[in-house]
Amino acid sequence: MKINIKDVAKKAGVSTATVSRVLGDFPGVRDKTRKKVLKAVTELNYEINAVARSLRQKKTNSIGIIVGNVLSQFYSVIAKSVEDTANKFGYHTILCNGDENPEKELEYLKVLKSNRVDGIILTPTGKNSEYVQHLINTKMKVVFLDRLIEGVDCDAVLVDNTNGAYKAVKHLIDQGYRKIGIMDGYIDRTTGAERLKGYLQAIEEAGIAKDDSLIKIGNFKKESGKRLTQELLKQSNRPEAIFTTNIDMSMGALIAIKEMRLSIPDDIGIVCFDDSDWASILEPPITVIRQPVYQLGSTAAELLIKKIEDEEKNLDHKPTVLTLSTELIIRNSTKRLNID
Amino acid sequence: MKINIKDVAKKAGVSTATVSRVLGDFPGVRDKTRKKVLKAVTELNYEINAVARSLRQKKTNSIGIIVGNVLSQFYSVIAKSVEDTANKFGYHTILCNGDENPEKELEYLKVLKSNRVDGIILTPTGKNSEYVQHLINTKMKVVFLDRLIEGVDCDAVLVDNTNGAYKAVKHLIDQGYRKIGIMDGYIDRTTGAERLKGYLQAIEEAGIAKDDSLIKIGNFKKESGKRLTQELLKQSNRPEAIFTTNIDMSMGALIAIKEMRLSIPDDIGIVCFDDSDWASILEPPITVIRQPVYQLGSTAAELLIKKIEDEEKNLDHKPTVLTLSTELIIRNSTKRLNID
DNA sequence: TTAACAATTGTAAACGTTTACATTATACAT
DNA sequence: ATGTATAATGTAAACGTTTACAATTGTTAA
Repeated sequence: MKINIKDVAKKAGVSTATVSRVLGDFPGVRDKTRKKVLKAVTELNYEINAVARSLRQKKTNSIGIIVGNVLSQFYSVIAKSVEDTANKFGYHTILCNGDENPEKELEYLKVLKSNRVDGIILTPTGKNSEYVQHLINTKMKVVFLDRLIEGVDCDAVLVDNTNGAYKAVKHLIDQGYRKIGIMDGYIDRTTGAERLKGYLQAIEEAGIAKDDSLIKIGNFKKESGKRLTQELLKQSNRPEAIFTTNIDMSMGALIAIKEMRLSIPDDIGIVCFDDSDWASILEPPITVIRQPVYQLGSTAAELLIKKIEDEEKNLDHKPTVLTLSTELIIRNSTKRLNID
Repeated sequence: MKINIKDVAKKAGVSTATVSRVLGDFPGVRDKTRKKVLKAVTELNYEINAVARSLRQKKTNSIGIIVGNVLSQFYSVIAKSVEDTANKFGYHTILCNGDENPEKELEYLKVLKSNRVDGIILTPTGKNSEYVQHLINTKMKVVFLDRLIEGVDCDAVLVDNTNGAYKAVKHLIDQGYRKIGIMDGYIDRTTGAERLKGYLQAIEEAGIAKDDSLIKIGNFKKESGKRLTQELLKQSNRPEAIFTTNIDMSMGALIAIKEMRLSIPDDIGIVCFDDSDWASILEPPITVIRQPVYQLGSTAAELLIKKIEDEEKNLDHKPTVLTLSTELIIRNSTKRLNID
């Protein structure tokens, strides 16, 4: 037998409206009445039904987040930072694993809409632009994280991928490497495209000819990183160094290198997009481009919540795109001993 | 202007009941009628309001999961496996980061209850036993994952920690290590307590005296792993090997060892509870106890959903406790070269 | 054709809140 | 004591579905 607000009202000898006012912390309730109500609440062990409240208020105090791949450390940190931030503002989060799969993404977008979340943080695959546009048109609050959908005008929090990739490859060149391979993820995601762009910029600037056999395209996951590294290192024109474009592919690359018993940085130099704990305890420690991952998530969440609450106050909110910058952390995986 | 079921009913020329029947895939709707309704649905771009549905049905098709620490790779995998499994059965998940903090845990339990999730998967801190008992008494479906609360009779999916720890320490002993340290997490969590128990069993069996200065207790997080390792390795009776009891503390330990420029396994042997990608590419690769992490999550989710659906069918369900076993993966971090 | 039954559809209440509006109680000035 | 303004509380509708039950339509057999 579930207790509801009527039971509380009866026990406290007041109306449901008054109970609701006490529960919602509204002003204009006499202190004596408030106490009576709270007494009844504790005596009955009453717990408000958030579903009913959401229906009536047309507000769920929840936000959805669809990440690219929940197994990736990058997205764990995103999940944590979004959740921390949401909680701070009184929201809870529904985490969905898009798995870099456009169909799963679409499915989740529909579920989140149907569940009337107050807003969505999305790491878009880029493939569902019409539905995302429909969401935005129907006033769903959306913030893109890490990636964009071209042609959809929407708030976003991004990282300066082109510059990050440029810095990584430039560093390799400065260390004397010339034949530099890149292992990229989907190049139809903005992240993949921009990181490739930075790579091309750096080699062009150094007067190095683009060599397509050194450019490998995968799917941002560990297995493809491993497989492509094997390809790259077994082919006749093996690169002297590689640039891997996300943390999971980096792990795959390192596994492949280890299995082939090649030594870093002499046989092969490596610089990775994304820092992690293990990068610094490997032998040698790995040079990386560090992204402000936590900040990426917390900024997106803040932006989304601001957007939601602006709307509630009838303020208008124009789409904001924020781009955070990256940092090159030089370690020994790019230090050519024979050159020093 | 939001479209609701009445708009669809009007457009299709039927009653809301009929629309509801079509949407819910109930039998007993003439095919012609069904088509009319579906036509109206697509024409109006109608999307059902899951909040209203949940209120009426007293069922949200969602489950909550409270994990110990979402930043830990262990729990990322748990989150993914629970989500995969829940989706397979038509549920979505609300992920909450308990952060090994009993107050956050309590807060989340209340939020989940208030939001009327159909069930909860909980990695308990052990501190909120009365509230958890209250949940169970009020028919909330709960499954414990990885850890237990003593005295609370509830379904659970666990790992054989004692045996895992025993195998790890036994292996060290077999390799000739005698002075063996342990870096444990909270020993008031069952995981911490049982792993300590396995350690003690192994050394006792080998006739090694228990030495309290070799037993360090932390909080299962990386920082404490690092700090305690430093303590352990700087004290006068430095151990010859250490057993770390979870993945985050292991990372902390490895960072400390690296910073102190000690060499594994000669200066110090190490075996870790939990496997990971980086464990096998470190130099030397790390010997670990591997837990069936994905299976832990998927089993818990299946159990929870079974419990939920048994109740719906008025079957009774008696609490089940499943214990999965671990595997010792021997690598070189425990291979004493000077002994071979 | 009609009775009897089954299949289909409709009506209206219910789920548990919040909130616009109405009502009543209180405080204060006269 | 009375009127007026204000504070406190109550009433009932609304949020958008599902579902028990009633009503209607269709089908079959006599």
